[in-house]
Amino acid sequence: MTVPPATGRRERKKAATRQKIADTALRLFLERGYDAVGIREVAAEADVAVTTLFSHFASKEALVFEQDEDFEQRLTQAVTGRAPHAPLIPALRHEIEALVRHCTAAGAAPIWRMIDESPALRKYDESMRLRHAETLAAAIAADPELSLSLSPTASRTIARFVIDAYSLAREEADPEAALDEIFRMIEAAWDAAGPAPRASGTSGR
Amino acid sequence: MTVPPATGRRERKKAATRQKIADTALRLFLERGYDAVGIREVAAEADVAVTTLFSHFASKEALVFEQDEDFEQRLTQAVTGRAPHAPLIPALRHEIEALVRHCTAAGAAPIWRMIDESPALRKYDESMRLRHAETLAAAIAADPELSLSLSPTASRTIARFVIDAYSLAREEADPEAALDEIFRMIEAAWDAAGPAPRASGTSGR
DNA sequence: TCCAAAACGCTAACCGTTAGTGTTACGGTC
DNA sequence: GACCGTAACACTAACGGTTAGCGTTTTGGA
Repeated sequence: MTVPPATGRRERKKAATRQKIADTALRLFLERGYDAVGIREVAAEADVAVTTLFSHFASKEALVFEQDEDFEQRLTQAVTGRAPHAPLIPALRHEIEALVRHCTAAGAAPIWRMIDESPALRKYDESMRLRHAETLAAAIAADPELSLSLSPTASRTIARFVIDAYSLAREEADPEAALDEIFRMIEAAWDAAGPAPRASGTSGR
Repeated sequence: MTVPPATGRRERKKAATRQKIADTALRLFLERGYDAVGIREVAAEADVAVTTLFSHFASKEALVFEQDEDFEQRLTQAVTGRAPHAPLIPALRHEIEALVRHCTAAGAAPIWRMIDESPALRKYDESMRLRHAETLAAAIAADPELSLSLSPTASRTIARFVIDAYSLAREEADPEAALDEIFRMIEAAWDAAGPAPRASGTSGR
């Protein structure tokens, strides 16, 4: 329709500018520290105006979390794209495992150290996770197989727990073992939410 | 020692100044909106210098969450101050219930509406919760009764889940029913963490 | 009585971010 | 191939939160 796939000189130029800004920013941040590098400096080094930078990225922090939309999409697809009658939690666990491995890979270490050291980046990461949890909750609640036996509250709760698993495992010394432990707890919580949501009749859903 | 309890003209004056700043700020924020009121204006209205304001509060957002240290203390005390052999989860649930009631009380509604409408305040609230979760995790891990059967990872996980319960319930239409549902899931997660933490020997403790 | 610390104040700036206003380059259409 | 609407980009100037630097006053304790 009005969306030619992605070709066209304009789109390519725009993407190139965006990428150049992100690359420059990450390089400068890693070289000299996130707080020590100002926006004006990033823009100058990338050879764009400050306003151009902000037309590509909503904030300084967003320069670091360049590809967080992938994260969100992969999570929702782990829910909506799984095989019919496939259980939810193992599917989510599989996806979280991949994401944690991606974050704890050798090359990503300096980036996450930088994030941990900057309060602004930590806050950004946290509110990003909350957004992901809400998106995931919506995907779970929209699943026709699940919504029969799962209240909206339970959907939101499971989504939070799963995002917590990601965040907790990322910080543990042995992420694999941590995921094993945490997902055992999530499975139990899931079992408690599914079979008996209307056992003690406080309110219908 | 060098800490006279809390008497002394100086302490009283300091506390009074702090309170006057917080009260003035909250009044102005509620009257005209958080974003529409600047720090310079709050300081002028409270009759202090801007630098004085920032010597009492670390940020503009902190003006709104004036008493979050209470929150933290009450949570840790729910862990450390419970009767011997009293189960953890019900004690935490009792405390969370009280906190949720406090937040959803009639008088608090405008404040929370203001928070929901301001991205900066939401971010602050989120990172505050994460701090509370870490404090709570430390309190749980430090409990001699619990640490025997609970791994550090499980402590952190339970702490997160409990803070999630607070955050989720606060936003639900029926907070009491939501807490009921969420804590049923947390109890199940707890049972899964306690009895069999070293069942699959990935790492001994 | 006097001292050191702490609270308070002022000025001036830094930094992220945004309006306002143009200017250019491109894609689709005739 | 000429044309037009639009989106990317640029520049200036400002706003609001925050802090450094430095000086003044108050106060609790020696």
